[in-house]
Amino acid sequence: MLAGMRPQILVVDDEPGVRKALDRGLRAEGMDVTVAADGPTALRLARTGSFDAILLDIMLPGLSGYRVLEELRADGIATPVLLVSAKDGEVDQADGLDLGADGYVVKPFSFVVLLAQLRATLRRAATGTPRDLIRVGPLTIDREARTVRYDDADVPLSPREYTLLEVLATRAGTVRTKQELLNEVWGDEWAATRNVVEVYIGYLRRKLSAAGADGLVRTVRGHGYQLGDPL
Amino acid sequence: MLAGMRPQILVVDDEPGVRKALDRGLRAEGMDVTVAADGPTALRLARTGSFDAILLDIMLPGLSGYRVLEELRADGIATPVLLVSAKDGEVDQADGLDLGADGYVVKPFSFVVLLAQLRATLRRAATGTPRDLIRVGPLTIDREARTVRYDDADVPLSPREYTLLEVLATRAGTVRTKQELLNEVWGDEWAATRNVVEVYIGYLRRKLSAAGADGLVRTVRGHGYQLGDPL
DNA sequence: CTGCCCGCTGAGACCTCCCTCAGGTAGCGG
DNA sequence: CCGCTACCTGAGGGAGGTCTCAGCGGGCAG
Repeated sequence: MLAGMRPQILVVDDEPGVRKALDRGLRAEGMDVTVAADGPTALRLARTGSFDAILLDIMLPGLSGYRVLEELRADGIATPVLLVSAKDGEVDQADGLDLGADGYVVKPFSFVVLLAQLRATLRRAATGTPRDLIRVGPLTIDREARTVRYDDADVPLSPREYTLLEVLATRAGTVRTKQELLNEVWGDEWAATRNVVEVYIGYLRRKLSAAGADGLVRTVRGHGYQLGDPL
Repeated sequence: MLAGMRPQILVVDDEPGVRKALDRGLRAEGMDVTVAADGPTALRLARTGSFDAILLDIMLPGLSGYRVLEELRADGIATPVLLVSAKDGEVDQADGLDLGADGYVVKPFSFVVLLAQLRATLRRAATGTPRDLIRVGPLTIDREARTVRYDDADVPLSPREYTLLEVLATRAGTVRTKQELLNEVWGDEWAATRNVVEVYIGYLRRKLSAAGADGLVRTVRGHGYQLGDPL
């Protein structure tokens, strides 16, 4: 997409209501929209390669969004794709990100959320900036979306929990003292009890464990905490 | 800043503790740091133009951060500047954004928040992307930071309130129906009472009014709501 | 082995945010 | 001027997030 040009968006969804809403909304935002209602049509249109981004519903008649994405990537079409899934549970069939998706939106979505994701995707594609991801083993942290995945399962974290994990992850394998964590997560001029770090480490462990990640956060007695294996 | 090179950061603060913390933290993130403790020194260093970004405290001995910024811009130095202010009230002396600042951080800040802002600033500078701002008269909406300012005063909004305002602002001057607002802010498949829009319009008006902005959100009886003057 | 200290965790207070409901108010048509 | 309807708003409940505190338990030094 060149600066100043209207982005070309392909919207693929089998529900006419959703198509219409997206069509109107995106046009009002200055984008050009083409719609498709089923997988084969989407594939045919997408193969022309003339789109800046594709909004792709997963539940499609004929050919699932996953298959469409797979075929596209197999053909070498690198157009950014935002997967739209009806419910959370739908994603676990395959890892969309590994298939080459550039983002997820979960229905029912608010239009502005989708728009923000779409803008970010277009911006990244235009400037060639990669996603700002931190990987620690099977743990993936998306710094832009502030989300965490473990083995393709979402790990829902509160803002504080997320920040703590991100700080631990930025130097995975090294020991961080509680004082450091207090400074970096809770802010500098902070006089609170040090126990709050222990409490949030506990919260983090519980949620990571619920996602299948045990033993990720280690205690180094007398020193602090450490994410993942030592360097 | 070229890809792969270590960003050069100038840190200006009169408190040795803050300087040390930022120095260590930013180095650990792979950046090269130069520190300065007062305005004249900062100005001298910054004039060399060899920095990718400047973290500039406002309260400085000798020469305030505002003056440093002003002088720099007057000299044609376009290095991105992140202003660091001790308290909220400090900002109202002048409009940092109009002076050419690229962002604000309010003390006491958590390091990760500052780091995120700094990364975003470096990224924008590297790619030439401008800030994603919406202006409606004296109202400024920062889509990236999801913050709102009215006449240089922060307007603190909850996420819902912010989203509602953003949606109204994206097509300021046009009337948006409650159904549209429900769809775009609350999500598509939503069966809730329409009254929630009225309630949140009320919240918005109260907070905008507290910031000095009265009459910004108009009711168009029987049709919907409208931000700012008709087109 | 024993005692101390560090870390862990359950309970709970407090706050903000989100939404609902019911009653009040104001504009507008007749 | 009356009444209807749309809109506004105060009150309140529920949920989640943040932080404190106190008591428990386990590792480690002596």
